Amino acid sequence: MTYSEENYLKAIYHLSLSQKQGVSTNAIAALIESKASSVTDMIKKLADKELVIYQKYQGVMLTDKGLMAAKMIVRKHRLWEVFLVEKLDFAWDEVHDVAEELEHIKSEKLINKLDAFLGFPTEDPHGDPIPDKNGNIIKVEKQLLSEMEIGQTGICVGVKDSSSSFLQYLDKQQIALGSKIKVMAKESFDMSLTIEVNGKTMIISNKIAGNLFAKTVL
Amino acid sequence: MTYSEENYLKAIYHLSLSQKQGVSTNAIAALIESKASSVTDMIKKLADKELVIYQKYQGVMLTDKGLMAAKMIVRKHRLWEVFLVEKLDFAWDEVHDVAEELEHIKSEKLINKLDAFLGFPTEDPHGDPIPDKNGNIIKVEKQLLSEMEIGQTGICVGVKDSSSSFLQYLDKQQIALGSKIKVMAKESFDMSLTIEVNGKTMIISNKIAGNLFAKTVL
DNA sequence: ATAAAAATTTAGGCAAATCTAAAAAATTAT
DNA sequence: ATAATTTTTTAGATTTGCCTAAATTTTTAT
Repeated sequence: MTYSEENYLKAIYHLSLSQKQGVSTNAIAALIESKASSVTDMIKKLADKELVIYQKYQGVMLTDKGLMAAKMIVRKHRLWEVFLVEKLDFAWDEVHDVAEELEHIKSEKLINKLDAFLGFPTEDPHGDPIPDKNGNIIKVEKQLLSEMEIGQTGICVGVKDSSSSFLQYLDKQQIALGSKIKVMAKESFDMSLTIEVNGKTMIISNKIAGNLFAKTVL
Repeated sequence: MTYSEENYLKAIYHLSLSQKQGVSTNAIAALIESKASSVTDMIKKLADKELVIYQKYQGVMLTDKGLMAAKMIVRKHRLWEVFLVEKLDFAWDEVHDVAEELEHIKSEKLINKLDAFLGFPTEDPHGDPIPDKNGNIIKVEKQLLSEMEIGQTGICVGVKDSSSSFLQYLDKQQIALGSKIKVMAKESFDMSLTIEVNGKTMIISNKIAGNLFAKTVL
């Protein structure tokens, strides 16, 4: 499998998580930052290899084989992110691009030994799940902070947006995975939230709250 | 710099270590397992980028810029090998192919943090020197076992051939980096050596002795 | 010194992955 | 229902890295 094929599979995988239907050519092109015509070409190749099911004009879906391949790429990406943060002291906003390269290294032995070295982590530094060697994913019930009720308390367990600017904002506000957050009030005009974190009270916009995952605690 | 350009630079670097002259097209083709015509193409591209000096029919030499680039690739390769052996418990005969891929990951931060994580090693698992971040290499005086005098004792500090079959042979004979080896006798007919390692006496062929580096001790 | 052999380069082509522009199909809006 | 818009595909071109085969240069041997 080529570098490029792997990137397409991964893109289709990510897009198919938030959709029941086939994934559209344009959506793939947008995510991968290429052109629709390039996507059509590649999709045909993936279909020939039985990694996706493709019917002209109908979008594309992963086969079982394609799904497993995609999960293995995601597995590698996220394990390398854990390595970079836990072992090499990278900040959580610095790991994405490097992991984007590391995920293409082809060695099952390597990734399984890395997994063991890291202690078989189940989540990456952004709270996203790491598929195990068989492709199994532990699903954690979590909700967006923007969907929590006033008075509820949650533990921050992930981010939806893992862009550098968002992650650096969180660092600045001293919000990290594991932080306990209590929703104190919600402004109905702009849906901004008043929250309490680390004993401090602060106001966050609806956009921020819509990109933070929390696990509700009593 | 592309993956392929990096492989050419590395090949030219390795070949130029054992030669004062320019490196020949055919030598590169043989090492890289490609054709002379492909090498000519790539050499022209490297010359355009001022990584090598090239005159038709005269072979090729690295520029300062090319030399540094090559050393950085070798640095990455060897640091990753240390990582694989020291941290992930790979055997020394299993690391080459994986490191061949890892050496192309583009992140100075990554490699310098990896270097620190590993404790700034100066040699890889085969005894080859690891260039530091400035390209400096610590040269260790060492000689081939085949060149040692009868009665001399040495510490094994490296291998010339790092093929899997040779390394596995050494494992089987319990010869490793750090082993103390005393040359007891040399057979003039075939230049085979009688040596003493770990208290055991054994006979090794001239071919074996010609691929083992030792540092003489009193 | 010149012929034969070896090494190197050039010329022309191929496959992968991408692109632009045009054509075709599907969707939407009137 | 049909026209306008959007999406998708096709056609044809480009770039990179590689190849084979032929031409050229260099080296070796007589």
